[in-house]
Amino acid sequence: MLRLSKKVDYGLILLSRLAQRSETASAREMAAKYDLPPSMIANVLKALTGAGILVSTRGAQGGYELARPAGRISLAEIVEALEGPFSLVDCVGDEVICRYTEVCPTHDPIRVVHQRFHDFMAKLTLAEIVGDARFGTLQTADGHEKAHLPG
Amino acid sequence: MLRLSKKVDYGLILLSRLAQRSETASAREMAAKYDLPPSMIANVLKALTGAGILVSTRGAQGGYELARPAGRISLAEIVEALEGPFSLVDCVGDEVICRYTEVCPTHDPIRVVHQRFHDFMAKLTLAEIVGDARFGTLQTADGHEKAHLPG
DNA sequence: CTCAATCCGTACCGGATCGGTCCCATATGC
DNA sequence: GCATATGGGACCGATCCGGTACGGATTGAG
Ligand code: FES
Ligand code: FES
Repeated sequence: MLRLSKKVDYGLILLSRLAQRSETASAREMAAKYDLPPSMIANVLKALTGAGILVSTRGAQGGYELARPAGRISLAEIVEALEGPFSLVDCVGDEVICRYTEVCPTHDPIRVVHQRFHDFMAKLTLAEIVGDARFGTLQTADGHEKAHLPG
Repeated sequence: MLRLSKKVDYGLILLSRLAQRSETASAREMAAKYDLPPSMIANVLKALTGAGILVSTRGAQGGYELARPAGRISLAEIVEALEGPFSLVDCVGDEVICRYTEVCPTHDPIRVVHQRFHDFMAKLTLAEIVGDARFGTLQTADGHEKAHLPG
């Protein structure tokens, strides 16, 4: 299904939190605050750290914080960190030889769609995700934006 | 995983075919031509017909054809016809009351992301998908487009 | 009128993936 | 030393996906 996994869902919650306050926060702490499965949260944070999106401090008083400003963290990165390499369909990779490239009418079309999805996610930054909502900017179905203005 | 199901994958192949030639084609015929699982192809075509994207002709010499010009068929429609209603995460619906709306920092942000995905798919038409590839228009990672020009 | 081709609806199944849990090792501050 | 943290896995049940199958309805051809 065309759907974000729970890991990414939780990841966005955690990253939003870390983007808004610049203090470090521990896994236990955040899991409690948002009432989310502690073990999962721990795993998600580990993965984000491994991918270089977060940096961690071990030991007592340790925790996590963003490795970079939220403006330089893309949705594509987050998704790939938590779900593995992104590919809309099987035959999208570095010059994958498809079964019947000659006869398949979507060898190119499907790569175009894949590329567009990827670009879309690569351009959408954590800062935008958090900021748009904070400022009440919601895109409508026809692409028209309504800004409620920041407070 | 953020991935198109096989049904949509096959659907795009079939729709591309139907968009390029305006003759009707039967399920059996297409399954054979592209060497795809006949039963699945049949089911996919049924679903697309039920959603009003294709029209069918029964009986001998019957088959399927597009219900509308390819320019008026969006990727969003195709996906929703074959995978059911599109929602990136659970808490995206018509005013779903989330568990802890007050405390969750992504109630709005995640809806923004969802909305953007949906708009993106709603604006991408079958005609564009087929046409872009035919004309060699491939979007690069930074959004710059190279057109090889139609032949 | 009969028959084959074709669509229609729906049920079924094995395997992959997901959501979630758990454990033990390591590092650090008090 | 010990409580608090992260690090790196393995593990399991529920769900979803990819694929198959079957009986029924409709239509054109001979
Ligand atoms: S099989 Fe790869 S594009 Fe069709
Ligand atoms: S629970 Fe619905 S947005 Fe967080």
